[in-house]
This record gives sequence, C-alpha cells and structure tokens, in this order.
Amino acid sequence: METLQGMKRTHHAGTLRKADIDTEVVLAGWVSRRRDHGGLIFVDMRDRSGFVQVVFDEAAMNEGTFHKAESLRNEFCIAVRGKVRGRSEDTINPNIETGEVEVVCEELRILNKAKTPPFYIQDGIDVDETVRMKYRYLDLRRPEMQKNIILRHRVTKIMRDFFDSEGFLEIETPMLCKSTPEGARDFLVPSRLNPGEFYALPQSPQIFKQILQVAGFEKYFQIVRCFRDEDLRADRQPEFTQLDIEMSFLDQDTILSLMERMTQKLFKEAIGAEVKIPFERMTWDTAMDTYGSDKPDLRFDMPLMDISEHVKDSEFKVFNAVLGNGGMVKCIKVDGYADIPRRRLDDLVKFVQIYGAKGLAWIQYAEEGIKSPFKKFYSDETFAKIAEATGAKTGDLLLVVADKRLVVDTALGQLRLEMAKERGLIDPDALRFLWVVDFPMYEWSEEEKRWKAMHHPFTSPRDEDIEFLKSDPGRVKANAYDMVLNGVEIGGGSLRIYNADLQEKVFESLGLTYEQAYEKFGFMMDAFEYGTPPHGGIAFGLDRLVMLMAKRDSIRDVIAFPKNQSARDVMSSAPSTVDEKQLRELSIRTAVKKKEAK
RNA sequence: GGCCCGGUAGUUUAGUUGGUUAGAAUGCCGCCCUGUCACGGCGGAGGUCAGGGGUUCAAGUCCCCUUCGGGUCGCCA
Repeated sequence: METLQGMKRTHHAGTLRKADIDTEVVLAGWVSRRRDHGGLIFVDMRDRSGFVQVVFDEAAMNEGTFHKAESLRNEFCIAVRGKVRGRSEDTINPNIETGEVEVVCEELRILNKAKTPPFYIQDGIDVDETVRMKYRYLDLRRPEMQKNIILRHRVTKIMRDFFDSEGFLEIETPMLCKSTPEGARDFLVPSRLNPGEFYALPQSPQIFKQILQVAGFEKYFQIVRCFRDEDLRADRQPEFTQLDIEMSFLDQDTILSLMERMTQKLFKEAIGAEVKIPFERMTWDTAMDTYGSDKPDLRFDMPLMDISEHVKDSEFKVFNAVLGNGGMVKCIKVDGYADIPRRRLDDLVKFVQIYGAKGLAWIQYAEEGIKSPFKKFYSDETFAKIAEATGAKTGDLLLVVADKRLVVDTALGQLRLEMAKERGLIDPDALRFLWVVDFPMYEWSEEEKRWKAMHHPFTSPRDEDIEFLKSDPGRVKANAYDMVLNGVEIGGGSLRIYNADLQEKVFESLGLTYEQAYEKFGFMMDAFEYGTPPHGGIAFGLDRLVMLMAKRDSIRDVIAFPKNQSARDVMSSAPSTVDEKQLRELSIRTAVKKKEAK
C-alpha cells in the first residue's frame, strides 16, 4: 500500500472541463471501471463530484507505473498525478460531463485495494435491499445515493439560513425525556442511577418547544431527531428527522405564510423548482368529502361524488340497508375505462375491502350499453340521471361504494389513487402543495371507547367551538393545519392552548382528571401559570420532504443509515443482546427474546 | 397482531404437467488486445435451489411448518 505523501489533491474528477486542458492535476478517488486494451488502459476514476477517464499508455510512461495500472480493480482507492488532455474529435464521449477531456497518468498510487463488491457501484441497480443495507458504505458510493445525501445537506442548510434570517433561534432539547403516555409507543432508556425508572426518547420536542415560548425565546426552530416505537413503512422509520418550529404572538396566517415562503425558497434553491404561493387551502371536511383523504393528491381531479339521492327508493337491498343506516353511496368516475376487464374489477373489490368496505359496485357506460351488478334494480332513467349528475359519458366507468361515511370516503379515496396510477393520470413532475385546515379536535377511538386528540392535547379548539367541548366533542374543530405535497403529509402543526382553564377543559374531554393530567404534564401546566404567550408551531418531516424532492419512493433512500422493516440495522446488527452485567447495572433482571416471550 | 408478494451462482434471473448432469446474463479468475467509455476475443472457476419436515419410484417444482425480506391494514397524539 502506498500513501499520499508528497501528493496533494488539486482537483475533483467530475469538475474537469476543456478549460483545464494542459493543467497538471492530482486526483484522488476510486476505480469505477477499467477498460484494459493491452498496451492501453482506461480507468474511470470516481470521487463525490463525478468521474473522469484516466489514460495509462504503455508506450508513454514508465514500466512500473503501467504494471501497477494493470493490477487495478474496481473500487481500488487511488491517487493519480497527470495532465489534462483534450480528446480528439472521434473519442469525445458526449454522454458524460467530463467527456471532452481525459487525464494522462504520470504517477499512480494505489492507496488501498478492494475486495470485489457484492453489487455494481452505479445508478439504477436492481439489488435486494438487504444486500444494499449490509454494504451500505458501498451503496452510498453510488452517484444517485451521494446525490440524495448531498441534497439532504443542502435542504437543512437552506432551512437553517432561512430561519436564522427570520429571527429564529436553533435551540437543542433533551433526548432523554419523561415518557408521555398519549400517542405513539416510546423508546425507553433505563436509568442506572435511578433503578426501576426510565427515560423515553422524544417522539417530538413538543412540550419543550412550548416551554421555550414560556421562557420568552419567541421564535424557536430545530432540526431534530425523533423516535417512535411503531411499525415501519416505506415512509416511516423508528428514528426520523423533523424540522421543528414554534413561535409566540402569531395567528394561523403568520405561520402558514412563513412556511410557504420557506418552502418556496427551499424548492428554488435546492432543486430549482418554482413554487407558487400562497398555497391552496382546503378544510378537512372538504378534503375528506371530495377526495376521501386528509392529504389529497391534487395532481389529478377525480372527485368523490355522492349519488345516494339517485339510488334510494329501489329494491336493491345493499344500498337500502346502507342508506337506512345513515350511510351513503358515493362513486368516482374513471374516464374512458368502461372496458375495464372483469378480472380487474374482482381485484378492485378485494382492494376496497382492505379499507373496510364490504364490497364494490360499478356502472360501465359501455358502447354496447350499461353494465352494472345492480342494473336490474334501476330504470334506464336512473342510470341516465346518475350519468348526468356525475358527468359520465359513454366509455366511462363509475366505481361505487356504499357504507358509513368514513368507510366510503377512505375506500374511494384509496381507489381514486389506485385508478390514477393505473390510468397514468399523475404528472410525475407536478408539485401540488396544499394546506388542509380546520382539522377535527378529536377522533373517536373504537378500541378505547373514548375521544382522542387527533393532533395532540395541547392543540387549541376554534373559539366558536369551545362551547361544544363537553356536549359534542365530535363537532369541535381545531386550529390545526397540515401541509400536503402530492398526496403526502409533509408537515403539521397547530395553535396551542395557552390558557390553563381551557387546557384543563380539554384534558377533561379526553377523560383525564386534573390530577391525572398533572401527573403526566404537571411541569408544563406549572410553567403555563407564569404568563404564557399565545403560541403555535409546526413540524416538517424532513425525510419525506427530501424523498419527494429526490423523487424516491422510500425514505430509506435519503437516510444514510436507515433501519429495515423489522427496525434492524443490518449493517451493524442493532439491536443486539447485551451482557448480563450490563443488565444488572441497569437493575434489569432478565432479557426475554421474542421467541421465548411467546 | 392480520393480509398480500417474494427467497435458485457474488448480483439479476430462466427453470413447462414433478422426470437426465439446474440454464443464461453480468461480475470474478487466466491469456490476448493501443482509443475504449456497458470495450472486445478465447478459456475457466463458481449452486446448502432460505431451513426443516411430508407426499412420491422421483421434488427447485406439490403440501405443511419455520425463518428472512418487501408492501400493506391495524398502529403511527
């Protein structure tokens, strides 16, 4: 092995251009590809800036160096001293950025050899993700992964600059916190010094950032790791990063427009995308009613339409039962898909059942006539009326779900997305931002038979709804808002309660007595007794945001070292068992493995 | 916890109704090659068909269990 002594890198490989011709350069990086022609060897040399072709010419260099070049293999770490040369007309490679030049090697140092990598170090590979994760250091060498991680850096840099210029302070909050019972499962950390007691890793710095408002910092932000011990998804990791914001003396417009300006600047500077502000705003009720989702994808239309009115008063038992039970019949219209294969319809029935619908019906306005499982229960006139109401023309398809409101909306909302994908209605380059506002304060937990806070228990109800906190919690709307991009929730927040009496009422409506609430959030309630300013904030999911900007389908592609679906780090093999001694120090008697737990 | 899909050389995969020695591409190794850029030519090595059990004259293929991975519902204030 050789060292870099006396050789100082002067350039990055991917930056060399015609203007650098005749420059003496020293490059350092990795062998990306080697093309050995016998007396002439080409090596594509890669560093984080890209790559350039290095030429080893047997006739024009000393024998030892050429011999060394013959031994090069992919992913060897090397340094090269040489001169930049313009390529002759017929050897220019227009497909690469450095294709007009090459580096003629004068000195080669092999800084380190490399084993044969388990997969190609290049973009667009189709390799089992477990293999990529195990060799994450190689996966991250791939240009597209480098691009993602570099983009992530730029995003956080722009955010920090923006909030600094707006007078916000980045303040750190603890990682070892008090466990909060509401919400997601906590990751727990045993306390050695306090046997039998545990810290929790923060699900978010929520309470601390509110207390920072009591403390008078007025404008806080933090790019902060958060932890939730719940099941994973393509867009959910047990530890994730949040852009966390809280400010005093604001109204809802202040924070929404602040975030719009931040988003506009971010997209412009990070990926060169123009974002128009202000964003469209839609109430939660409208979003659910029209798109069957609290985070509608507005890159295509296809609204949910209520046809209950047209299908009542018939002999069709299915619809009658639903309508008689306070349910509804809604549909979506898929243009030009009346010729959907029967087998596909059967699939779609199964599809909506995942979301709790009992079934799916349809009306095919086909050339040869109307086809529908409930055709015999309705007159031609009814089908014509439905066509008129929904705008369905010959050749169109209506997909119909009948059930309770929430089930109908959810199932059709998901079906809407499925159909848009299938019919190619989504413009992959579109950026459709949206604020969803006026979220309900509570949602009913069937499991626990009680009202739960939809956002969190510190969210303020709208003034005009406070009177219903006790009598009719379901109708209370909150000062809560979500930012949605292309059907993905990228941020959410609220104006908080800053009045102790109101906070107590809300705790009460959640089934907490003053004593119980005090046990859980006492330090916060105490703090709130000392002149708490009106305040509110928002939190952005950084991973999801960068995922969308990088046009990836999984947040794992924008996190350097993610966990797999079982929350394992397959590279380092975390989590792992620990010594008995460590457990004893923590006053933990036994560790039970999953298999034994059963 | 439920549902769906998957596991065959290092990698990506083919493998029909169960039937001879599991085939290919790429990567790897060796030799040759002075203008390639997915270089090319010739030759070679490389397989616990995820694991276990069962059915069968015969299992990569059929059945059961386990395990690992991905997606998803629940869950995620």
